[in-house]
Amino acid sequence: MSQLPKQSAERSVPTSADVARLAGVSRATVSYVLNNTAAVRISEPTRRRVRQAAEELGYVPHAAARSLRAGHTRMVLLPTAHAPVGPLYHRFLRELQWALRRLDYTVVQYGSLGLDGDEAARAWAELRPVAVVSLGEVALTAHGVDVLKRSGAKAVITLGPERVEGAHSLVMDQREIGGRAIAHLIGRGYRDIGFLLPEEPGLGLFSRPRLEGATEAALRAGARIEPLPMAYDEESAAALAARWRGLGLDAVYAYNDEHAMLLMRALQDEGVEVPRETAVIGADNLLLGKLLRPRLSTVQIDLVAGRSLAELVDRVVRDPGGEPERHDLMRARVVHRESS
Amino acid sequence: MSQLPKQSAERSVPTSADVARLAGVSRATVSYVLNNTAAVRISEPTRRRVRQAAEELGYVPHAAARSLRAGHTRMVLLPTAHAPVGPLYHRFLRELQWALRRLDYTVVQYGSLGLDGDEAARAWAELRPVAVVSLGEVALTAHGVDVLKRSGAKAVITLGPERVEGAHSLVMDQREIGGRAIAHLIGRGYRDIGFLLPEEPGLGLFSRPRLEGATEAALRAGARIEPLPMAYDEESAAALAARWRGLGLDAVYAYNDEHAMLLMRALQDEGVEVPRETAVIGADNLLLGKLLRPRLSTVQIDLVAGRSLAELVDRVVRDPGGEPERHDLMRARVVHRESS
DNA sequence: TTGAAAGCGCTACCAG
DNA sequence: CTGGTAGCGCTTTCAA
Repeated sequence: MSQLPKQSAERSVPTSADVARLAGVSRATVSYVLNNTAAVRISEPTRRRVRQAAEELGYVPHAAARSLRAGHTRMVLLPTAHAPVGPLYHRFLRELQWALRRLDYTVVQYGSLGLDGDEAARAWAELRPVAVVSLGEVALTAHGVDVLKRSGAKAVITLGPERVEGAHSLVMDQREIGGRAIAHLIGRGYRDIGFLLPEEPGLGLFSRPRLEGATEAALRAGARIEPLPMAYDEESAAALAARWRGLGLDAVYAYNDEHAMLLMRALQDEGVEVPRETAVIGADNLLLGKLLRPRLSTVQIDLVAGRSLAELVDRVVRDPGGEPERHDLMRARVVHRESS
Repeated sequence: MSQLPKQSAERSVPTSADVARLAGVSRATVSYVLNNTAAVRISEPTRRRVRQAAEELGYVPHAAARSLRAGHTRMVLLPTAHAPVGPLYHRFLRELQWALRRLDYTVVQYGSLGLDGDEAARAWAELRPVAVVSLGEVALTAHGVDVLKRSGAKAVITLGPERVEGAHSLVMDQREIGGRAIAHLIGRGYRDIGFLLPEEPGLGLFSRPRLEGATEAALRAGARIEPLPMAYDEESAAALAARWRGLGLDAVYAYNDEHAMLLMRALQDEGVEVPRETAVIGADNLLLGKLLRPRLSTVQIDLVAGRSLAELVDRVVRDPGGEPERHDLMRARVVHRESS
């Protein structure tokens, strides 16, 4: 007030006090009007003046101030994936966000690239989210969960291959995927089975449990599982294909459809016939599998609907004491086509 | 204090005052110690006591309170994509986040699914981000930009096909992609060229400018461009392929490699030979293009490094008055293989 | 029907 | 070297 603004751009952001001043009312009244507070009656002319003033100033409430006052937020924090994720996962995430928004939560994805589990948990806790839904990208520890809970998070939900102590863990058992694929191959008479293990580090969380499941299934049937590390590029695939015949395998589970496509092409270029010499099965049931020749057998993965997870989040937020619920998060079944 | 806590879980979240009490110092001292404030000297024993107390209570600072006090945040808000995005985009986003974090920003992705441009801008403004980097998923208007700026955002940067008034727009000219593809086909002697237009709504922002660019290139050379709407599924592709010969086309640009693969398969199933009867070119230079037979020609798109965009964000935040800089955000070049 | 004022958690100024 | 304290923007009692 005492001196003229240096810049037009320097004008400070309007607060509810500014709105009150312009409308000629108190800040309390502004709050009542803009929040449609039911417990109090404000005359229509006053309401109009307030809204008008807010509009004129371009007033936008300050979320931090509001939640500071309220003592809690409606923020649900979703740690962002590091690894490239497929369309399945993408759709699930979109559904989840949409459903949470409908339940009046503010959904925020927080990239925690380069932070370890406990650092990440601390960073998240600073934002005081009311819920955290961790989809397995960050290895949340019992300690991390505790930090979040102590910072006021009502719900800490993890989806992943393993339980996390203290969290409301929904175990997404990736072992089933590997198990189904191998059982299918065994059922069709294959006995020496390769397991394509992607070398990308971010995928370990998914591929290792699948390998476990595969190994168990093979063990039960007396079949052999051979882990085959391979990077997602042509050279690596070609190198693997070149030594293929020496491996003595009659089938391979290729982690997912994209890896399967890569390997299948390399095998074909090497003159290995699919499925006569070697059967191939992928996972994820991507469209591309149907376009390949031979058409690619695959493991179809059905994720829980984002909507029902959103409802679970809401339930846990409202009653944090409730018993952890068991959920079937994932269902896997084989789609048999021509490659196996 | 007056009554015993109802639940062990009900214990409230520790504040810096709690830490101060436990350490036997003032809140100011706690703040100095935990923030390593250089301007003030605190004795080593005191520091230790404070840190010890903070540790013991599991104290985590309250970001909202801090930024309220500070009058600004270090939050960079990235609106989340609605449409399924390719690996290119994913990598770019990851790089950008990583680089911003290194510059000490808190990066947050905010899904604005189902909000229009102005609603979204308001929702973002409530969080008082210091910068917003909109990658074209939400149609930000001049008004939306104004709302953000008035709420204190120093940098509003849009990457997209079109300039946005008031924002620091980096025009990512998707027309070049369509243009290059068509120029390539024309250079190889094709004159009647289809333009595969994906029907997914989220892709319109990308496909329309590409069509424009394609049309311009065709016009210059006296070639014909035929827009061909197609959904990303087998039925739609088969339907298009079934009427292919009636269209009188000798080449087609298929939006991206995945659509190209889908269409190429449908054409082959219909007995249309590629490239003899119809040449095909995609875009994005995905690995799968190299695996197809014939190998797929494509438009390789080089996005600006996430790192340099992060540096731009930082520069604009520090000097919001600076002149908008021109940037080459994207470079496109044709990779010729066998399908064209 | 409206206004005054307290206080959420934090930091930075100014005293001691 | 440390503590008291004002105040960021907001909501919500309580009083007028």
